[in-house]
Amino acid sequence: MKKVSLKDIATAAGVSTALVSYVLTNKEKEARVGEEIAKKIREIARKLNYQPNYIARSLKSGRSFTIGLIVADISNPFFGNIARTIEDEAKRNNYTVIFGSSDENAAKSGDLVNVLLNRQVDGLIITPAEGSEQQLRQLQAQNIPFVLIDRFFPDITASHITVDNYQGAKKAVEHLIRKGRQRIGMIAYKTTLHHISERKRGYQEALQTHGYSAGRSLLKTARYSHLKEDMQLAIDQLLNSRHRADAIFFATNSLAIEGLKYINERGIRIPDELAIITFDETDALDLFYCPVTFVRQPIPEMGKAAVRVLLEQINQPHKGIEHICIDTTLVVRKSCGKRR
Amino acid sequence: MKKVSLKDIATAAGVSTALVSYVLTNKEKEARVGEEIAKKIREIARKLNYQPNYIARSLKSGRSFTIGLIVADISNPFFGNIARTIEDEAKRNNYTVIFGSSDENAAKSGDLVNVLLNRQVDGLIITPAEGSEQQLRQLQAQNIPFVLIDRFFPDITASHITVDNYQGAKKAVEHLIRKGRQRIGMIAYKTTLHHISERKRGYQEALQTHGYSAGRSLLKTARYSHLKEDMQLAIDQLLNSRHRADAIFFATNSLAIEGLKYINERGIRIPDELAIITFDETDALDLFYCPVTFVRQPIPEMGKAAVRVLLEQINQPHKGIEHICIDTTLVVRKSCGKRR
DNA sequence: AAAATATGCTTAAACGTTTAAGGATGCAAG
DNA sequence: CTTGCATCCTTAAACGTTTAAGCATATTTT
Repeated sequence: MKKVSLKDIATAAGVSTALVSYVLTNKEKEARVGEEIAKKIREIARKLNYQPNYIARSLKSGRSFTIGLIVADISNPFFGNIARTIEDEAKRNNYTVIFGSSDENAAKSGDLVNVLLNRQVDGLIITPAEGSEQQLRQLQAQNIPFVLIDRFFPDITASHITVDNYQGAKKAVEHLIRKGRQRIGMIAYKTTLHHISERKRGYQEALQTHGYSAGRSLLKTARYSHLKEDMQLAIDQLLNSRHRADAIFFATNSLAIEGLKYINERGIRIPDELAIITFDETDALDLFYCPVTFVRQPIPEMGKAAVRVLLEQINQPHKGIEHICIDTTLVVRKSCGKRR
Repeated sequence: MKKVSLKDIATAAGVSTALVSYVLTNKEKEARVGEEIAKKIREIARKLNYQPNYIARSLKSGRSFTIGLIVADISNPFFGNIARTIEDEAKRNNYTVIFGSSDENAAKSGDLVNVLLNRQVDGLIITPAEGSEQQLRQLQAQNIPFVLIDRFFPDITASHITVDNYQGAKKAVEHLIRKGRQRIGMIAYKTTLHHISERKRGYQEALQTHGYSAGRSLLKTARYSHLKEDMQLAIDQLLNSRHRADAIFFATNSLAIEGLKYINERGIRIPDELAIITFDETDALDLFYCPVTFVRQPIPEMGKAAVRVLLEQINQPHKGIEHICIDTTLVVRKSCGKRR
């Protein structure tokens, strides 16, 4: 049961493959195809259940109608949701999506980029890993369209979609301040990635603006690769000091989840002993005995924007880059307690 | 900056493209290429940073080295994890993965199958939606290699990877029985899908074997599409009856999460008032104030098996189908309480 | 010395499309 | 009755590979 090709249709209709191609790609007008024969060709195509061979089409056109997506880890619901909206949106535009997970590792990410480019993707949507600047510059040198999502590098002039991480973090901390928390800690990843830096900056500026001493730092970091140990250490440091923290702001959902696991283990009561606030939502935070207040990133908007910007870049190479910054919303639950 | 092709290398080396192809695909032996010239060709290829065009290769070979993956919803961590292992494993075998989410909807799933086939995937890994039997039969008729994962249809003879859902459910219920629970309810999806049926069967047989009256049923169902409302109703029915349930077995993680949200809302205390057990793990269950006992599906094993079986089927079309059934493990936490 | 075989390379077709260029026919205008 | 111009269709090349077949030349076998 071989696949039906243009040639099969052409033979059946007694015409050349060219004519069939013109008709089936709706170029009858330009190619001045007769109405009768066009109808006949369509008829036969339908009858034989013709499905175009995208591979052949791609080879000829130099375009694959495929997008490459590189996320840190597709099994993390944050990225899963991004992937979901990107795939949906791509499909709406007749694109398919190939994906890979970089594990926040620049080398892996580089491998993935190469694999995807060999598959002739028309463009890439990337959550870049720390230290992947060089790769991106190479992409630029090769004129490969790409869009960064979730983070970017300030000194690389490329299109990107992010949320306003600075404002988001500030909102979070100010919420804690309004709730009367005195010693507000933050736990972030140990990384120079811009989105995390911005969240740190938002945290620090919020404290300063409201006259909190930025003296002895309550900003702790954990390594992505040693999350568990570093997290326990960070929390221990925050809670065992003489000036024990009475609130913790987690920079991402994965940090919050790991942190709360340990906080549970230590039997610390939220929100009485400790207020909690985090970036990103996830079921786990809903289900926590004290539902966690969080900064929401509008993932569907981000995903749609990423696809839109990428396709624009593919179709209008000289359009110039685009920086999209979307606002976050603070979703108040119970983990920061009442005013006191 | 055009891409480097075989022809460019051939020109640079002063030979034909055929020779270059032979060398770069390591067919020097069969093609009896001279050592000198082979070395030279390799040298030039490296210098020009040649990257083969997979599209062209695919067109010629009729193989795309691409797998299509259809899951219910990539943003669900269960499927995200499946996708993750499948992608990793595929990459190890020089395959890439295109994916799509069916939302448990047969029509969407059918669309996806068509899209992926048009992209000339070499095979498919599918979590089939309810009512998609016809699609699968069509795939069989077209001789498209595919492997089902997570579920299958007993009356369709196709390769599949599942866990032993029957035993898993039985283990879960027997655990509840050992803990002395008397009125054990179950909440599952309203579906005829086999994995869910098997879990229901495990539940029922466990009860029967241990002499529980299967009289008035404590097995409730919820629609995937109306999860929230149906879940609340189910739980209300289980808990408001005169013979109030003292344990609930959830058939999947999404059911457990939705269920626990409502249980929290109603302020029911786990495990004292109600024991909880579920299929599948997720962060949310870890983080619950009373960590939830669950039946673990070995996702990495499943993913790897799926890729292995699919590639076998692609490479040895007459190998015959394979049914892989993997054991689950019961992971005991605290949500079923102590013996009483 | 002729025939057979080995060696090292090229030619050319093929995969399924797309599309510029061209050819054949009919018809109106000169 | 030519010329010009639509109209409708075909030819053929191209995209970047792979690979069977062929063609010299050199070497071995008989």
